[in-house]
Amino acid sequence: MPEKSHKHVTCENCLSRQNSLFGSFCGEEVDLLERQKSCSYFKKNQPLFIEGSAPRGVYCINEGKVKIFARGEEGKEQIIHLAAAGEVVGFRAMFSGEPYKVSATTLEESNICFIGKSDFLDLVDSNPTLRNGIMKELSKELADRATFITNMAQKSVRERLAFSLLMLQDIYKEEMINLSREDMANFVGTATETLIRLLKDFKEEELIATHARRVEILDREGLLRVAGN
Amino acid sequence: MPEKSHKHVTCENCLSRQNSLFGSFCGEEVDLLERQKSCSYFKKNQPLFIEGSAPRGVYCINEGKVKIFARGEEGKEQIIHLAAAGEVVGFRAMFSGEPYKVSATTLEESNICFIGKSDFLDLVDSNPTLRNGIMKELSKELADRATFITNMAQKSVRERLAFSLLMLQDIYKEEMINLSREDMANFVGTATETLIRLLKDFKEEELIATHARRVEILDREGLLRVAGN
DNA sequence: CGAGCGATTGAAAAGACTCAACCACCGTGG
DNA sequence: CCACGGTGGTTGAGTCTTTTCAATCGCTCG
Repeated sequence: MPEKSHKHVTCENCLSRQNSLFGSFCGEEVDLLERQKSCSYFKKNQPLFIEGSAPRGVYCINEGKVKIFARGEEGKEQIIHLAAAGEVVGFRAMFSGEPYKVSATTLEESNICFIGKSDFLDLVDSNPTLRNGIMKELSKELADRATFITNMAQKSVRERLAFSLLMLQDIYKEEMINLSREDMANFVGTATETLIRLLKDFKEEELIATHARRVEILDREGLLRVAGN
Repeated sequence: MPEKSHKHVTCENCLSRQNSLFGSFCGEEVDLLERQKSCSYFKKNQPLFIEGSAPRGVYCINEGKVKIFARGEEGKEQIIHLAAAGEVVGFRAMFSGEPYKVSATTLEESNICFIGKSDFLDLVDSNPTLRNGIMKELSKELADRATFITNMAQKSVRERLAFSLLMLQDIYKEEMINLSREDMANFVGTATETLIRLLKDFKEEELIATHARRVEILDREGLLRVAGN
């Protein structure tokens, strides 16, 4: 019983587009985008692209969520970023001229549109607003990753988990956080067992509640305090 | 007895420029750059810009080295990047429209040129090659940071140190690595004491040698093996 | 020559990880 | 309808890494 099924949304009516890189598009531009994109339904845990492959285009998330991750030596995933509706994924490697250094996989059923590399690059070339949006996005992400690195290096797992839960809540919006313990651990950067133990601690401290695998935030302030942020 | 003193190098003759973002510039473009830049001498440990301030322009390193770092909760530095001659520093925040999220400070005496914000942005607007170079640079850096995050999250301090020493050697080229133990620890992401103990281990394993604070790499292969990369 | 900072060492404690086992839920096939 | 198998979640115990704190050393700068 998939809640989401294959739908063909036009770019014009796409709510996700409003907040995306293409938010500034209007009239003719939207039509062009509409003609160039193809829309697909992705099952849960389906890869969009994988580390080492050459970029073929960009993915615009209409509905659903995607994890972006790298693999360490032992093959353990490290989730670098979680992308939700409205985000455009996979465009970074288009500019570096190198193969993907990360992989992207859906976390739930998703509707995702695809725009081919040359079409996308043409858009970027001809549209200064889009270009500036991309440069801004790249720069912001760079700053985010500086913070990410600092947190990894200096915070305890407990602090990182509190911080991560707050980030996750922002991504899941009204919904409850719904991630496998392993994915959550790979986001926080810890072992699954450690993550579970800390979730239990947080439950006991009434910072969160769990409903099966889903996690409900009870005390934002408290978590913020634990995160030391 | 400063080995480096204030010199005014013209962009045209600047060897560092060749490898920099401005490497593609020729004739008239170089002249324009020359007119817009101002060149200054920086003492050791002198800040170029600090976290929280608004970007005023970009810094092109002619001679010397610069650390880019963020500060964690307790004010502890985390070095995100080390920049050497030829690198242009501080342009990321120019596009994000936000204040700097990181600080930059010289690690040694340096000669560094400055280009004001509006001049730089004009250059970017009018020069597609520069623009593409920047987008490429931003994307590559983003990929590097994904690896950085993964290393932080999954590698032991010992592994990270081995890896870091190899990176440092690339930055210091022919010279020996010359960093305070604290800076080195802040790059690796560990406590100074731990760093010192591990350096001692590496010495005993004849992977490195030390000459006062300077570190000499004796066995690249060995370090690579320790780094597990 | 003394002050002070950076480098180094020691000892103890804390935080996290690993490994192993167990549980709980879910869909399948009989 | 229920037993079965499998995956993901949870718990316990022990170990190892890393940090912390305190103290010492050594050198450079005034």
